[in-house]
Amino acid sequence: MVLITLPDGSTRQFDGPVSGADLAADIGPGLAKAALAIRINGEMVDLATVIEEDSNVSIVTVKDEDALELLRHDCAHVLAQAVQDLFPGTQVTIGPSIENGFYYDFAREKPFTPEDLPKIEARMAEIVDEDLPFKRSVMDRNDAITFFEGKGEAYKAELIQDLPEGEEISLYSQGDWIDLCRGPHLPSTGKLGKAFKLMSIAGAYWRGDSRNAMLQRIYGTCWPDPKKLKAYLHMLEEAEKRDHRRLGREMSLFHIQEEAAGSVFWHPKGWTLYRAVQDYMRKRLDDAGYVEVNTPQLVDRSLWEKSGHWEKFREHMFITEVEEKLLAIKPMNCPCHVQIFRQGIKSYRDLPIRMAEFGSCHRNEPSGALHGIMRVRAFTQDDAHIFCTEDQITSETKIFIDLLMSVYKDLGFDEVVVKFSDRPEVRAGEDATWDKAEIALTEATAAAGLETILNPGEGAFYGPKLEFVLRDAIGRDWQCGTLQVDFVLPERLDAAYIGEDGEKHRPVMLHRAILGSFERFLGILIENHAGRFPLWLAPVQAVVTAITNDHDEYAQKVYDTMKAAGLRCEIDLRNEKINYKVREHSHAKVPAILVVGGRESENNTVAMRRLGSQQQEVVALNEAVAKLRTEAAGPLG
RNA sequence: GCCGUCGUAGCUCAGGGGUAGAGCACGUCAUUGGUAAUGACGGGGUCGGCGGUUCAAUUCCGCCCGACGGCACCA
Repeated sequence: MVLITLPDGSTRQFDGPVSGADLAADIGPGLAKAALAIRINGEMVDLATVIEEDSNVSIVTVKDEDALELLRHDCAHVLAQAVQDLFPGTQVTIGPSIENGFYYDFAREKPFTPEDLPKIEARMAEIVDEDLPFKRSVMDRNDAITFFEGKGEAYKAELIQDLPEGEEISLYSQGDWIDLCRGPHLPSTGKLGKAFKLMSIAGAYWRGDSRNAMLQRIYGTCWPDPKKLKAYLHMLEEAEKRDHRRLGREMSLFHIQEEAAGSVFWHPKGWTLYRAVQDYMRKRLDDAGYVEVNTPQLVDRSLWEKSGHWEKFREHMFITEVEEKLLAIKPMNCPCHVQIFRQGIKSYRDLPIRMAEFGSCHRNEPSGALHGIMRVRAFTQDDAHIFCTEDQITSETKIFIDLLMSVYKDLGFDEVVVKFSDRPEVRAGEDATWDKAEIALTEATAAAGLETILNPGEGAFYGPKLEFVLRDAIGRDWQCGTLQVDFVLPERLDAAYIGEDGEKHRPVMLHRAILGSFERFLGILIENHAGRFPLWLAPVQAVVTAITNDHDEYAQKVYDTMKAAGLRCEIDLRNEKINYKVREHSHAKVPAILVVGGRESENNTVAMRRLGSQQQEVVALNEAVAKLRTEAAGPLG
């Protein structure tokens, strides 16, 4: 007797062991058809799995979130079969489901070409039409190794080799194609449907290690139905439209050119945006008790040796020679900030010192890592170092987190995830010190009411860190802020303060950034707003234009009034139709268009049209200016 | 750095062994039009760079640079 409890609490009794498929059929023919897998006591297994004991069982259908993962994993298998059918001699390796799809890594002498993808897709569709059942079988570990080696599948054999001795190896077959796989799978390839698409080809190192061979990866996307596939492809198109590189060009914010790969040429409009963010940050830091400094770009090797950068970071540093001395362009600001701290004698009464710099840094990033303005070689951090006592770590962290959250909110980001990285295996400092630092950070995040995700062993060698990840308007995650506790650098660079006891003590340094780098953050900001910035950030806040040239004089008066009120305004007196001008300035994403004609000039009004609206509002000039001015003041009022 | 793709006008792209083409943008002229494209005409290119093959290369081949999609990296 087997007693099965369903999710709604109802039970069904069977005379003996029963398969998932039989159970579904017993419940109803509709469900039998829709069933893709079952979950026994929470664990997802094949529909064909025989339930031997009394269990809680649920039937997984396409409506189930987890079904998507099955679907995508199956799609990867079908891809692998199609590839091996079409390209004999290609070895299979791994093919997991990932967000929005799946990939499969193949070992093959000759890389795939984009033209191969449609052919592979066509073969995949045939395999789906064949409706081949996925069949699970098990094999002894050694037999499995021999089996895959015999097939010339060296990578699979290596994977099995690494599984523990005595482990049962499961294999799945579809038709005469067979693969090592933990499962579970759908009942048959026909259940997969055809809402999939191969997206791209890429190189990927075997086991993610750059010392290993490079495999050929094929990425695909897969959905329960064609409608969802279409929606996903549409979302990709929309994301492309807000790509900061595209908007940067279209809106003339910045450009990058060959001769300065990895560095940004900021155009007037982009620089205006940059300054708006920088001015805002400067004000926030000032209010939060920071002092602002500025430190050298070129610093002698000896300082980098003392700080440890010469040893640990040299390959990322740009080094130059001047009069037989080696100088490095600073990749970080911290050693320089310690130099300022070291000037004069510091008392415990001076702490904490919150030293900020919009620090321009250069790092020699690998060419393949460069990406628009998001990953560059020359960038400016909103960097600061808080020199404090160990006792102040918790309170300073709490204050910092509150500041950071408030800044993100002002800039349009409400969702923030915090990662906590604790001690790595290779580290400097005593365990007792690490205990103290980790506890201090934990307490601070708790006091700030934050939940954190633990990133075990991912801390810096000198101390634990918090990483702040924000989610943008279309659900993408970006790591921006950070806070790192550092006991090592003050020691290496001999920073000290005089304590209450009259003795010298080491301060702790908190390395912290909110935006991370301006370049990267502005890239995120552009994409988050899709270029349609709130008025306080918009490079051009308003354009004044006239219906005909007869009203140019009044338009000029409106423009002058706007300028005098401190608004970033442009005037468009071109001899063009109003439709044309409205269209053009709307495309340029200007938040406010002020149109004036005979009626407006007579009444001292403007017809104001806000971006995104199809209508305009006629208001008194002084009223319009006052309104825009308030809005342009931004979150700081 | 590694694998792949790409590089033609300001932008988006077509073309192809015999010194290049479209749309938009730009300029000139006409037009003065009430809220998302007025019309006509015109200017504009060392076809990413350097070599090679060829009577002839933007086109074919090689190397280099850069961008893009990934991988690795993000200290």
